[in-house]
Amino acid sequence: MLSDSAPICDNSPVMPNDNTAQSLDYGLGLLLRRAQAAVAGDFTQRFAADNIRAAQYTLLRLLRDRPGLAPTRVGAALGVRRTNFVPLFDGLERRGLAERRRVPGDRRAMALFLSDAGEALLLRLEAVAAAHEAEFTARLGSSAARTALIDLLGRLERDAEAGA
Amino acid sequence: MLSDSAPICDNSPVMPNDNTAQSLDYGLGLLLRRAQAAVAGDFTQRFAADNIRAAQYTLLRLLRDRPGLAPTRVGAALGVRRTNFVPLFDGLERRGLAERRRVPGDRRAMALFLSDAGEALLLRLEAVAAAHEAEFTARLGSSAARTALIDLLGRLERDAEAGA
DNA sequence: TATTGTTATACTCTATAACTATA
DNA sequence: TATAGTTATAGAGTATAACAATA
Repeated sequence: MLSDSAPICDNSPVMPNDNTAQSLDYGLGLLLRRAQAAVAGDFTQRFAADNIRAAQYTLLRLLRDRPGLAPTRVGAALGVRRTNFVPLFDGLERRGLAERRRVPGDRRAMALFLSDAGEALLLRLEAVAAAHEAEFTARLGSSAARTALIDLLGRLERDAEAGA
Repeated sequence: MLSDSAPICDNSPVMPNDNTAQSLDYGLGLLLRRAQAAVAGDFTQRFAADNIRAAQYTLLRLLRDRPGLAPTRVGAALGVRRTNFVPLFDGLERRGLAERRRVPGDRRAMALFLSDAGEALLLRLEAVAAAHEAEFTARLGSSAARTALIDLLGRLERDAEAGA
């Protein structure tokens, strides 16, 4: 049977903003998910006008900083499998923002590059991204808090693939 | 045209563990996404034997702590829309872990409860969750670091719905 | 008219298997 | 046999629209 001693109906406001799970410590995972959703939502909203997704923006930046990278390697840096990287990059290539080139040494391999149009767009996007980052630095309270958060988040990834 | 001055091919190891984006500061969003993926992956692995997803585990805990809540309210606490909450709860109800009850006052409303089987399962799951949390507390270095992280993550959610 | 729960549906993200052409 | 890139596809997760019953 069920817990008959429990109240039949409890629909009182769970929390000020309904974020019960946060205040009651329902684990790091849920908190991470909610925080990530908040940041990703803001990013998507700001980049909607340019029709650029978060992964594509990071991709553009990576291509400028490290031109000639292989698809598999870029995908790994973005946390995207090489199979899912294809349509992601195709979206940029179709718009003339980036392109694939063949590699002399290995006829299987490809090298990825940013186009001039991609570089121009990236310059504009970085201003939008700066505003996005500033918003969350403000929410955190200080630049030092942001640095601390970044450090802590980096630690969570350690040993991600190592067996217990 | 493209950046012809760039090297034709650069496939040198981007980073020790290919996490280029982390060390080069590609924004809070990517770091959050990667950290969330690491935590969620560990959770999924540990709960695979019991065929329980993260949202369902949180749901079970919420039902025990606040029995009789309305679906819409529970969904909000979990960050799930009421339309997507239905199949999530159905999965638990079909297995006899939770159930819906009608509410006397309002004939539209439903009240959600944990079953005895659900409570028994939850007790076992909490031990698994404790090991999961301990793993990441260890990665963070200390319990204080975990507390600091939780505080910082909570700040990111502030004003999530407020217009700029 | 608004609200609660629900269905149907679509779109994105992610994951697996298998193919090709090279090596 | 192994690797790089790709294709096709299936499964989650998440989104909107609309409906029935009730307020």
